[in-house]
Amino acid sequence: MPKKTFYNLSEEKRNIIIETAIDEFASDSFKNASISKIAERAGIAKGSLYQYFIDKKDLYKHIIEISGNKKLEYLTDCIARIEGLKLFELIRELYKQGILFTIENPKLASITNNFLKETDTRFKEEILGTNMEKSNQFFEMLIEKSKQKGEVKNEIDTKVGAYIITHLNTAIVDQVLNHMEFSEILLNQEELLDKVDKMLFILESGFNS
Amino acid sequence: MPKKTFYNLSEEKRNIIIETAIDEFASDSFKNASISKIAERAGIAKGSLYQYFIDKKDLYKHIIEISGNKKLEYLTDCIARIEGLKLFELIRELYKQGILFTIENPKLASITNNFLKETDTRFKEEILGTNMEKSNQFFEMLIEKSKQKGEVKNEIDTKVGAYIITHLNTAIVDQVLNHMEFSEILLNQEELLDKVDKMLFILESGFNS
DNA sequence: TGACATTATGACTGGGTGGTCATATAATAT
DNA sequence: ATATTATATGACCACCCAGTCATAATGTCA
Repeated sequence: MPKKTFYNLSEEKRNIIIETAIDEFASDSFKNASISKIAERAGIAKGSLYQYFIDKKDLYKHIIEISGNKKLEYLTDCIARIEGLKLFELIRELYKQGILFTIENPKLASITNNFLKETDTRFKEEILGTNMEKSNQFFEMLIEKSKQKGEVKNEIDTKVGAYIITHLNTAIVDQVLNHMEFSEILLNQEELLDKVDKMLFILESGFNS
Repeated sequence: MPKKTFYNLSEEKRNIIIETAIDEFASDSFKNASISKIAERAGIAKGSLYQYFIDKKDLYKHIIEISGNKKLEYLTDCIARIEGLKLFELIRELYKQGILFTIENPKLASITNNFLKETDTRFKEEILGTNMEKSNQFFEMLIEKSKQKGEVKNEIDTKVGAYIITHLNTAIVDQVLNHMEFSEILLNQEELLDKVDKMLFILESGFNS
C-alpha cells in the first residue's frame, strides 16, 4: 500500500504516476520492469517515487490491486445473476466479460496475465495475500451446484472440471492479448465470441459422437 | 548453432557447459538468465563461452533444440502407433509421455515451458524457425481423421478442439513443474494419470448430463 | 627445436538496475 | 517574518549484465 504522502498528491499527479506504472508493468514482468523508467517517464525524480511507495514491490502490489478491482467491475454484473443462469450460460458470460475487459483494458489485462504466469509461488502469495485460488474455488462451487440441479454429470470430477474452465479462460485472454499486440487491428469481437461458443459447445457435449 | 570450436572440445567439457546452461535457463527466462553465471559455474572464462557460441541467443537456441529433441524421444513411440489408436487413446498416451518427460527431465521441461510463455512472437520465431504451431496442426490433423472415422462429432470446430487439447497439455505440464518445485516429493505418477483420465473423460463426453 | 595456429582468459566498456540520502525547495503554522 | 514540518531531487552506491579484445597459454606440425 502506498504511503500517506502519495495520497497528499493532487489527483492529476497521482494518475500520471499510476498510468506510467501501468504502462511499464504491462510491457515487462515484475523483475524486468524499471522503477527508473517509470520515474523518468512520469516526469518525477526517482527519489520521489520512494517517497510515495516503500519499494518496487509495493508499487506493483498497488497496480495489481487496481487491475483486480477493475476486472471485478466487469464481472460483478453477471456474478449477480448466478442464480438465474445455467452453468454454461454463466461461464459464457464470464468469458465474454473477460474478453471485453481485455479489449478495453489491454494493459491491465496484460499485467494480471503476466502476474499469473509468474512462477515464484511465494512471490505470488506475498502480492495476493489470501486471495489466491479464488477463481478455481468459485468454479468448483458452481459445478457442485449444477450437479445438484442435475445439469451436469455426477461422474465428473469437480476440481478437474474447474481446472479446465479456469485454464481455458486464461488461455483465451492470452490469445486476445497476443493478437492485439501483433496485428494492431482491433480484432473482431464477434469472431472471438464465436470461438468461445465453439469451445463451450465442446465442453458441454464432448468430442465423442 | 555452436561454432566449430565448441565441437573441438572434449565431450566432458561440452557436457559440463551444456548442463550448466540448462540449469541456468531452467531457473530463469532468456532475458534474466546470465551468461556470466553460466561461465562461472561451468568453471570457464566468460570469453571462452563466446568462443563456442556467437552470443546468448545462440546458446539458448542450442539448448532449446536439445530440449525439443529429448522430448521427441518420449513421443515418437506413441506417434508411431497413431493408426492403431483412437483419438483419446492417443491423446492419453501423449499427455502421459509429456508428464513422464517432465518428471524425468524437469529442467528441460521447465526451459521449454518458459519458452512457450515468452510473449515476444518475433523472438519465438527466431528461435524456432519454421517449427512453430506444429503441435496445434498435429492435433488438427488427428481430429479431422477422427471425424472421418465417425469417432468425433462433426459439429466440432477442429481448430478450437486442437486449441483446447494443446492448452490443457501445457497446463498439465505446468502443474507438474510447480508441484515439483514446491514439495520436493516426487509426486505420485498414478495420481497424476488419474487426473489426466478425469480430464479426458470430461473432454470426451462433456459436462452436460 | 622453432614456427604457426588454435584456444583460454579476465579486465574492461558501456549500459542497466533498486534503493539511499544529504540537500534544496515549498508549504504551513506561529 | 520566522520557525517548523513536509516534499522534491538527483548524484551516488553497490551491484549486475552482454559482449569485446589484447594477451597469454596451449597444441600442432616440420
